[in-house]
Amino acid sequence: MAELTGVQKQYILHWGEMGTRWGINRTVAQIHALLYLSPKALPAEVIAETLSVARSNVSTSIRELETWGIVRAVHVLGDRREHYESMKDVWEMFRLVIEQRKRREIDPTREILRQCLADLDPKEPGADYTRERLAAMAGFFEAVTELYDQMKRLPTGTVRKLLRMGTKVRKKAG
Amino acid sequence: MAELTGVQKQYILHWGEMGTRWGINRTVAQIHALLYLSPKALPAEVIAETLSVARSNVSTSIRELETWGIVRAVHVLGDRREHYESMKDVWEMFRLVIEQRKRREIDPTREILRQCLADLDPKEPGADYTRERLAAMAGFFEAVTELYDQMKRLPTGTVRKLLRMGTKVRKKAG
DNA sequence: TCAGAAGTTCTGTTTATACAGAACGATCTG
DNA sequence: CAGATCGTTCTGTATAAACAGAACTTCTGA
Repeated sequence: MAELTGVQKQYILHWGEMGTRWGINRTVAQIHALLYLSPKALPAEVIAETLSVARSNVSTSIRELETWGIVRAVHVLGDRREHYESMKDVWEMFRLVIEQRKRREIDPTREILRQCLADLDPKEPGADYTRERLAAMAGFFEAVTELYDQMKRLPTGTVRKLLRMGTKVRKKAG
Repeated sequence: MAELTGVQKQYILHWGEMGTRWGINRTVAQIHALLYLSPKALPAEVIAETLSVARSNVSTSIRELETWGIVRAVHVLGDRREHYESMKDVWEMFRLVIEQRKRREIDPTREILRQCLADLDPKEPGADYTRERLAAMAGFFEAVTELYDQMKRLPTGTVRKLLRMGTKVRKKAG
């Protein structure tokens, strides 16, 4: 994995761009892409060289990926350096990311909406309209949370299976 | 809607922050929040004053919201100015945003993955492993697309209803 | 046709973030 | 224990995005 093939480069660059569009640092996303494609764990130095970024940058980026829980350090016999590897189960990876983004963004938003509804002063002009709008938005976020919880209940792989079933049925019917 | 109440301010500020976390410009998100809460359409000038941003900023932000399809200009009798109003149906709003983000980000990613798989040179060392990983990722994106398509087929409101049913059943069983 | 109001586009500045490189600290080896 | 290696943290710089204000265009009514 010292030198990248054209295909690997393309994937890594695209992944980096996608990251930026979803509020994830480009280098973080690129490192993840590199580790995801790598058959073996890589030390920080190799990552830095391969992607042409500073070691310090790799250090902080790796830490972020570790907090997401999708990259971890492993040790190689006879090597002092930490080697980093990415989780390979794509579904589990996204599950982890979604779970945490829900916790960091959806949950606080629900909280704010509840707070706003509680703080609404009925004597304020237009309070009824504001309440109506806030309640609609709150309802949406509650529903999303509900959907998320129900998905979470399903055993691993069930979503995939349901999806495949749906596809077959549609193909048969179509 | 000239002066904001505390609750309105809180909602608008939070919405702006959430926007930035998902790759949406803060001002754009704030303007949307303001229009969403507003019982009547507002001219650019009022928006600028209420949020303390430049008119030019409002102009470009409104344009972006219009391309998302969640804000539109309306005309008020006896007033030359354009007045802007937000869509109020929360589900439909998110549907529009998701549809477009899928088109702008998911679809191109699927395309890149297909391209990468096609470009893979089997003679390259480690090509098998790379193929395996790319295929797994591609499979995930295909499944997401599939899920999206099936959701799209359902008539409006069905997701909501299914969700409510699920909730009832769970509450009964719990 | 001219004043001014509304809206857009352009330009320069500001700001936040990403990043490199240096400095530091810790750990291992000979 | 000295030197080297590895990783983290700190500091200043670079960069890209957001933004304000000016300049410009278009429209309208007197």
